[in-house]
Amino acid sequence: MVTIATWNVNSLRVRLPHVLDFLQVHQPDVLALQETKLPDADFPIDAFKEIGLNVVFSGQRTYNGVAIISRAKVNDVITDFPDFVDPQRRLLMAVVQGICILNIYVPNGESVESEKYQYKLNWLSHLTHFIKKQLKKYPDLVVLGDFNIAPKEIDVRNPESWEGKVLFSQPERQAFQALLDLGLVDLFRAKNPTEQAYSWWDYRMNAFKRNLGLRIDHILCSQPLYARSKSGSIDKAPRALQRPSDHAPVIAQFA
DNA sequence: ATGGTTGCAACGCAA
Repeated sequence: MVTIATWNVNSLRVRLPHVLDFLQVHQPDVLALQETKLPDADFPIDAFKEIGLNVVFSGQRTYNGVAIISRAKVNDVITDFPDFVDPQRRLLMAVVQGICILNIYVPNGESVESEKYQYKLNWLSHLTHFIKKQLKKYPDLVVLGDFNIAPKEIDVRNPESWEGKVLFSQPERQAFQALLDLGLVDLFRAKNPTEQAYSWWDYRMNAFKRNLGLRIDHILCSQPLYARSKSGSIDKAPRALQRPSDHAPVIAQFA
């Protein structure tokens, strides 16, 4: 069994104890992190090395930052799109046990009127092009992370109030569909066709207690991996801890 | 009700 997970930790400095607990409980082969908010010089390599895990990361101060924690050795690391210069550290690709792991932190977009929204759509367009090329090289491929897109109405607690808003606007949902059109499968939805489950709840307004959430963190897998897939799930437990990340981990299991 | 909470880092910005 191969277990692959993703989690937006919203500061690895603050959430390191939660991450170590998660690794202990789930023993994933790969854990992709987003929003580490750490420059590479400050990454807590030893905390993972001590428990026998490998790490690669692409970080920056204060914002963004992605990392891959892995039981097996990590090869062929890429931190940038080949044709798009982006100072924001949002992409980290690596190959683990022959599986291409593409860890992404998609721009939030702020609001549909903002420049950041255009940056988000542009970023997604480059991502789609990049994945298309990687799929030819790596038949076993997962794209996972914080997509900042809820694909369907079922993925939003109050779809009426979110219609047209950032995270649920039609252009974003179309960009998500374009990823599926590459042949990728939204594993959580494929395994749980009617389950209303969320991966992010705003810190404000008691959103978690009221379950006012969105499913914006995803694990997409290529067809050969989908054929091996056993489950896709969201672990809500860490969101209920003291001083939690606002996101919950998403977990995939493969034979 | 156009709010509210968190993290970073410096009292604003991003989410």
